[in-house]
Amino acid sequence: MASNKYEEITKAAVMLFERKGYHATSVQDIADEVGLQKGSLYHYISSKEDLLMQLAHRSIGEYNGQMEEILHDASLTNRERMQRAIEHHLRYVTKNVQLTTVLLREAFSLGEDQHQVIQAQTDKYLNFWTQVIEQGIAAGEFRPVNARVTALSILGSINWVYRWYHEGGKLTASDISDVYSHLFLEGIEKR
Amino acid sequence: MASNKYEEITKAAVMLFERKGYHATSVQDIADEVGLQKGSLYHYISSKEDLLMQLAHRSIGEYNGQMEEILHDASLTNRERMQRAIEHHLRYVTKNVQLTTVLLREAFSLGEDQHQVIQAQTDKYLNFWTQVIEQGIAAGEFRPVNARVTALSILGSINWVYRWYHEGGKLTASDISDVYSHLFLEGIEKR
Amino acid sequence: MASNKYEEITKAAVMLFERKGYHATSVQDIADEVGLQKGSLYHYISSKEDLLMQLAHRSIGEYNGQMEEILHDASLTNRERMQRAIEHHLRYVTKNVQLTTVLLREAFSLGEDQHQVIQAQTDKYLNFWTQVIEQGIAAGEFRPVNARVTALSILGSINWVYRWYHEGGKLTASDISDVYSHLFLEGIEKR
Amino acid sequence: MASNKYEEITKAAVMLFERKGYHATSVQDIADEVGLQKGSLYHYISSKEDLLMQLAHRSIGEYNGQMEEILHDASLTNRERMQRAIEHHLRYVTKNVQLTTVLLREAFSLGEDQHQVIQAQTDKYLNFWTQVIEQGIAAGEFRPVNARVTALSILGSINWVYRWYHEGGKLTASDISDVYSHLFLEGIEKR
DNA sequence: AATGAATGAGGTTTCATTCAT
DNA sequence: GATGAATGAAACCTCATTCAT
Repeated sequence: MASNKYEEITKAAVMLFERKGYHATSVQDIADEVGLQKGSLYHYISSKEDLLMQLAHRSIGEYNGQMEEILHDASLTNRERMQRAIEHHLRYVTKNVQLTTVLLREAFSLGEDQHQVIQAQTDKYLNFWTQVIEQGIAAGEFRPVNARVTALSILGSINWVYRWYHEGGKLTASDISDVYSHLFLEGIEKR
Repeated sequence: MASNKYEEITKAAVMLFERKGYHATSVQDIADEVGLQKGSLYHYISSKEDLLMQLAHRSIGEYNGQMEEILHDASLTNRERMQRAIEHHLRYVTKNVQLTTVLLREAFSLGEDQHQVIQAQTDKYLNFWTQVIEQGIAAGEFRPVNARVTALSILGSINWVYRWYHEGGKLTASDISDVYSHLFLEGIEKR
Repeated sequence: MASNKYEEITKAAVMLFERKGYHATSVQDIADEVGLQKGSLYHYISSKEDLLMQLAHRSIGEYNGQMEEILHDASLTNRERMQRAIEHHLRYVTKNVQLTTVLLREAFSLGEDQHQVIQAQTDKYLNFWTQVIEQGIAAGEFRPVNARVTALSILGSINWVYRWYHEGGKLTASDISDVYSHLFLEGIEKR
Repeated sequence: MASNKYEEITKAAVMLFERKGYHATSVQDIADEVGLQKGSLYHYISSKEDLLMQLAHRSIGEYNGQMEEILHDASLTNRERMQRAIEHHLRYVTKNVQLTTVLLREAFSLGEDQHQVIQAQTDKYLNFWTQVIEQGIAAGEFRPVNARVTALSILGSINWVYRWYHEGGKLTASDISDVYSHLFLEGIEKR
């Protein structure tokens, strides 16, 4: 069970990485935020990069978890799967803008090896979406599109939300969800 | 008129910023690439940040230029405008992946002030798209959607392309353009 | 009476100091080796430096002990004393390479004060050897050499063994002893 | 051609490494000694470890150079070779006590790879000595001893000198040379 | 235009040691 | 006796920028 302090550090890091960027955030900044000496941080983390890694890992892990559930629910049509996937993804982005920002904007700062680990998980996520679309085409629910490119297009669209969404703004997650669902379902459904 | 050397520096910077990221690229790296000493670079640039600024500025400027043309061509329907905007944007991204990457991924590293300048131009670009959609709705060509959110959704989608497109891959810019145009036009058009 | 744990720590330290060097060995390393937490070590030792001090002290003490016995054995000629001294020293080095290494290579890392304590004992040891040579000269057994320099030369030679001797190698302690005894006795004896 | 500043740094490093030891000498210490900022040092050296490496490398290189000359001089008997080798080595040690100290005491602090490079050169030097002894035995000049162990014994003896020799002391290099030559030549020559 | 020496601030990390529990 | 969190100083190194030549 993760200690309280570690959770604090994690939260501080997410906040700072999001606000200032990974590179512009110093270990000192994080230490200040949690009220510890710079050196003391290293009881909890093994390096600044590892801290980033853990955050990115956790985030993409949660995305994959959600998607797996949707994919394995046999009671759903693929249209419903797509709709839920859009909804869930959007809800996660809007509820965890900071963490998502860290994943999508900062993971690039990881070293080669670590970045590849994240990349692999990201690819897996993309595959889930591709699968839903392929199944939908096979089932005659969707138009016969290039599934991977379509998946990339939809995903890019909802990922991009982290760049403009602000908690407490006029638009609720639900508002956004409606627009996106409509747009993409109209866009791929057979008529 | 920019000197040859300056163009060389600019190209080297784009290449390096894209490959390694802005922070991970040192002024030394750029100097090495163009065969100059670190100190000599400063005859051409005023700072590393300014170099990034110029690149981002140029890029977003070109995006806006394209869009303005499309918007001011009175002979077009809004459907056609949308189609062309998608095509042009995609063509630019795929022809200038590196520069677009610098704009979309690295501009965040600019200082507050500079970042706002870029942000303003980016907002302007978004407004162009929003306008097209609004006009299309007014003209009865498009469904009555939230124009700004729809614009953001489409833009995010095609911006995202810089993250996965690789020159010389299987997919041509045109292939991608077809999928995206179809998807979004079907998505917003009135039936 | 030293506790078991203290002996364990002592052994671990000797091993690690020899293998990695005093500076490159962290208190953490020692703690890991004995299965204790870093903090717990301090119930047994007062500081890392003190640990080194104890080890060096013990080692040089044993060298001096041996030598004193030889010197005080009235039944021996000085030639025999020299022979035994060489044998004993070599046997100790080869039986305790690690500890000897710590004494000869790492004692320099002690602070001024501690280092002087060790130095004093080392000087005492040198004096023992010098004495044997001087007595041998006086007794007409040895050539009239500069006793101190000769002692330093012989001692340096056998001390150096810690730098190349490896337990279980082809050469036994006895082999080495033969070569050295022969060499040095031939070297100083009157003809 | 090495710059003046680099030579200054080199000298300062030798002096400090000898006096305080490699680990206890900080880059700051060296910078202070040559009147530069810490960061400025890195125009001349690539790392503290590399600085040590260069010093050790230069020193062992000079030892090998000397020995090669002696070995290749066809006009010498092996007895003469041995005598000169002892003389040269001792003269080098006494004229460059600090540098020799750095080589013999601190090279151990190099990382694995670098250490092995030095080790290889050191082994080469040992081989030179072994060769002289073997040739002397074959020529009937020396007793049939274990050449390698004898070489190690002589070398250890004269290397050890760095540990007690002090410039300007009572003993000149020549005094020491006489004692050592005598001792070892008597020790290995056939009678 | 070009050099390259110099700066000086800042960055991440390590580590021996202490101490409340 | 043992823990492990916390300290705080110090370590090595990087880097954008300046400037005299």
